Amino acid sequence: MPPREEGTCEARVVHGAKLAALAPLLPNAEGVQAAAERFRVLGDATRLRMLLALSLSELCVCDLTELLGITQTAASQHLKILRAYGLVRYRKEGRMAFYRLADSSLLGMLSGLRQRAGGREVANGGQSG
Amino acid sequence: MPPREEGTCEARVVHGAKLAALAPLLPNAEGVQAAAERFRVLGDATRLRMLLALSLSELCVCDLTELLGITQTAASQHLKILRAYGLVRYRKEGRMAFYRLADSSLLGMLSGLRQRAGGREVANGGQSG
DNA sequence: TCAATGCATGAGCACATACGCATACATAAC
DNA sequence: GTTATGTATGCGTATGTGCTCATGCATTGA
Repeated sequence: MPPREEGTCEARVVHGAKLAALAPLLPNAEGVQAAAERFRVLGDATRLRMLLALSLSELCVCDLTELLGITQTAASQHLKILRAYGLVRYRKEGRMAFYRLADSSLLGMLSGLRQRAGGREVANGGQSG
Repeated sequence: MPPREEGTCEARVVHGAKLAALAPLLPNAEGVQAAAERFRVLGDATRLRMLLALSLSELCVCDLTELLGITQTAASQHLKILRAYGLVRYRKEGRMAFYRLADSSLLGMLSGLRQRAGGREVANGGQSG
């Protein structure tokens, strides 16, 4: 009969051994934080649509602005975030900046998402033209 | 020489065809929104640590509270979100609620994350004790 | 019945964030 | 040089979010 720990939850006694075994199996805080931040970057619909578009083709900011129906400011700010997390790269050509995916590991996820989330009615198949 | 579209970005003319081809390949807004929301749920370090812990063992709220060093309220609120998105399930046993992963498709991602993000110094291997 | 315990929920607050506006910067055209 | 265009960046604001505190609910045990 172990003495109750100072806390209130009696389960600490019941599950104490399990917790002690689990704790060292969890990644350290920084690793989880980094992974969570990466997920959070993907957790915005506008950014996700940007990445989906860039998974299909290199595009300039103007293209993204029009394709996604957002303002140029919004596009530029989201691209800044995607750059900061190393998800996109860009090259400048004159006044224009052409962005493309930097992380090829995203390609699989994005193409899977395109298929699961549904590329509009493209599955239509054989049109007469 | 096509007439300039009403907008200001000349690239619309240059890349117009490309954009027209790309648009139908992108998932509809709802699909992307749903995917983004799912990413956003994973985009919180506390929730991600919860899922990592639950990927190793079924745990009650009290266990999670202690294991992650958070308050019971915080744990409960995060679990509510994870429930709402169908990521965890739970069973009640007396006063306690035992949570476990509901989405087995997360298991692969989480175990991969545990290894990449580093399960503390478990890789230590043979300790003398 | 009453108190204790485990969990859930609502209110309030501090902070983050996504957006629009204005503007700055860089390049191109004149 | 000036002007126009494509992009980037401060700033303010509205909204979202994660936390704490207080409280409610359900179950257990006396």
